[in-house]
Amino acid sequence: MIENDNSVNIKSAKPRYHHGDLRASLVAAGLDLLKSRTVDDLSLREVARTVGVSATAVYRHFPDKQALLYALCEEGGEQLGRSQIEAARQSGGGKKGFGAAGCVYVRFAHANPALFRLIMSTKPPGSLLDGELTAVGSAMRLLREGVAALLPPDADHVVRRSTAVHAWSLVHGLAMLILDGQVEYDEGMIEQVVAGSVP
Amino acid sequence: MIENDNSVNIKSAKPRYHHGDLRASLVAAGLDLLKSRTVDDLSLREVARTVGVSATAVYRHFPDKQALLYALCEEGGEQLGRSQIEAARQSGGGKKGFGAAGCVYVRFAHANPALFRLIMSTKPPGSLLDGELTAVGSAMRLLREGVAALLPPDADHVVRRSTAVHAWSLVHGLAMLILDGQVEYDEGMIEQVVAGSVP
DNA sequence: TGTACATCAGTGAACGCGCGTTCACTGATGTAC
DNA sequence: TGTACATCAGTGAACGCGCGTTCACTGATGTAC
Repeated sequence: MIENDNSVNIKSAKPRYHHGDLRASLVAAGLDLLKSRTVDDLSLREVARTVGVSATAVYRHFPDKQALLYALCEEGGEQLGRSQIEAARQSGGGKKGFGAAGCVYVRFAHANPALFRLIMSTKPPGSLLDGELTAVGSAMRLLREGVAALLPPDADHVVRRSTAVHAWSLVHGLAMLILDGQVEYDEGMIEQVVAGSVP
Repeated sequence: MIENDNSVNIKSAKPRYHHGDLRASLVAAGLDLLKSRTVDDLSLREVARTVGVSATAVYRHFPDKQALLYALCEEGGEQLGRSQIEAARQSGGGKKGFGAAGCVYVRFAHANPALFRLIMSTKPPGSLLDGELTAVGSAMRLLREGVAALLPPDADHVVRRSTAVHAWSLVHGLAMLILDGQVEYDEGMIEQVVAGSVP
């Protein structure tokens, strides 16, 4: 008599990412869904559905959909920043580390297209002056530090700034062209192009 | 007696872009709306509303919404291509012309954010092999010709290609960073950065 | 010139859809005495 | 140990919304004889 065996809860045939911390599960599911969806195609209801929870449960943890998107953006930005720092460290810093961080930037974009776009297009909810605290802000700090370390110490402010924008533009443009399918993903090409971003 | 004066049709208080060629009016209205809207926020109904026509009238000229978007993309791509060619010509071609076309690329993106994104992210309805016929395809041909003209004539295929990707990435990245508000729009900065894209 | 008919651009009502969000609720868990 | 109560995470029905698209239609314009 199968129906009498209630020592095991069978009804969870639908996938359940959720074990304990629903907020974390929602964020994880959101990041996962963004691998195969546009940000605009990601609905609050779908995230909830994926976790195996009612749509309204989300409102226990986020005031609205926008807040959930901010959380995804924040988590994604931290992942990107950590990967870059790690790559730069492993390559021994300097010019090689700077280039390695650039390659990681492009690879991250390729692996997380929608998340990458979300990170780049999201203005933080607080003041824009808190730039340092945002995902993009922390990646930018890394960039500025790298530029500062590679330029001669007497380089003036304008040169520093335009060097940083140059390097960022190059790597960002390659990433975006790959995401939009205008340039084929190719590790060799990435390394070659990114090498041109090192001051 | 105002209501008896029917020699003039008064009821067109709502704006009417539409005079004759509805298809052209729809495209014009769509391009205009894209200056203040995301592509995802542009609805077929709104375009029709703007022109002053019922939503269903659109289906006389386009099989569905996607076809309307393709038309916007095509028109936008042609505008971009023409501007670039014109700028290159006026600058006398060569290195200066190449740089001028790059600046136009960034300025166009800044002036038409959503349209620029649409152009770059749209895969043409036909075969991808028809690349030359697409909006991006024609901009790309200009780019390749420019690179070919500036490189030494014996440069091999790999160098040509990576030079082209390098130049495009740089300009495209700057454009996207400006659109996303990560880099401030600044003519001086544009010229300085774009200069770095000339082989 | 008049009449009958075909063509065709545009109309307005209606459809089903999935969405974000609200609401009153339930049932499990912790706490005070 | 038992009882009364508060807290709180999650539920399911319901809302209004604007959307893309369909449908049968109208009324103006052109064409054949």
